[in-house]
Amino acid sequence: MADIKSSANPLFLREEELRQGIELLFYAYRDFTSDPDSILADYGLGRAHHRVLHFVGRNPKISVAELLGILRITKQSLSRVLTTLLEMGLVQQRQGTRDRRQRLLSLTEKGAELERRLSAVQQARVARAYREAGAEAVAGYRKVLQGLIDENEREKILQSIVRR
Amino acid sequence: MADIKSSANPLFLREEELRQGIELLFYAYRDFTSDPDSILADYGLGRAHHRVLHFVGRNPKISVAELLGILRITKQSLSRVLTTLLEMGLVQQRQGTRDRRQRLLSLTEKGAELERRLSAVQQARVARAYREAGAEAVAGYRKVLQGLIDENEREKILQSIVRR
DNA sequence: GACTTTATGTCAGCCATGTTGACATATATC
DNA sequence: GATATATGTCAACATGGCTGACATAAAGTC
Repeated sequence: MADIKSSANPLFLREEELRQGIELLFYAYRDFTSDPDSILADYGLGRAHHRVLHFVGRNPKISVAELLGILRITKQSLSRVLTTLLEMGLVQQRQGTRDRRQRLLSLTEKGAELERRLSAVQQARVARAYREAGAEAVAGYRKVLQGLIDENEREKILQSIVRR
Repeated sequence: MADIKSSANPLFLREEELRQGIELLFYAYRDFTSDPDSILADYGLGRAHHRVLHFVGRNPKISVAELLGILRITKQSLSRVLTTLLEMGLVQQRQGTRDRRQRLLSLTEKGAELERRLSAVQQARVARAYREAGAEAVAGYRKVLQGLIDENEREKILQSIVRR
């Protein structure tokens, strides 16, 4: 076991490198999510609401099922936050035309406004990091993050991100 | 407002780029945290326990205050998960020598074993992403993640990651 | 040596957000 | 007409954040 950690062993360096990549992701995500929280608190909303606002904003007329697929939570969990957002007039739903069982979700103007406020602070942080790191680094950042996504879903997700 | 979204406006591209960077981070983190969850479930543990195992593993003899600083949670929240880990014999505490009020935390052999299991799956995912993306991309990934961390804490965190 | 600050713990209760299971309804599809 | 699908709802529970209040032991200060 001590052998594995010996600095003569290339595996040690490799493991350290991976650990660093993991911790960086933890810290970056921790701070990245902290910005919108204070804004959300003013509305009595949480991160779950933010995620819904974000993905509904990005995907107007998204169905409940699609949204569930993105968020990977149960419909009961989604229902709770969605009900709040509907009651607050931040999200609106319309019956699907092709399939009238579907409830297609979109942001209201008020919802879009809040979403923009939330995006703004998050984008500011990302913009700063991009600026400091440079275009080449940004390409690498994206490449690695893509590789971290589950392989079987990656294609679908990338399309949903880049399309539009 | 419509002007801002016109494709003639360079800000549009920029905003799209930022949005993509944000969504990639969301998806990557979502999947990145999913791996250890099934292992943890076997022990009746959750992500909060994982975070403690990770940072105690990385920082043997860490004090409670230091750990609180990393995790950014309250002592009451930490207390809950820490008590469980102590009772399960995964973490041990020893009185500080310089300051006997401190309880310095370390993993037990059993705790280290579990931590390795959890690390392993997470490292496997990161290793795959690194391999696919290449060394240059990895450097960019790290650079951008560093830039996402709160500026006032960045130096301290980077030292704690790279040191050792 | 008394006083204050610090590191830590504990009890109690609240809230947000995830889960499962069971059942209901409307619509689409074969 | 029977079955499958999209969605909703009720109820109960678990995890992991939070605040507030109070306790204790040790360290540091005058």
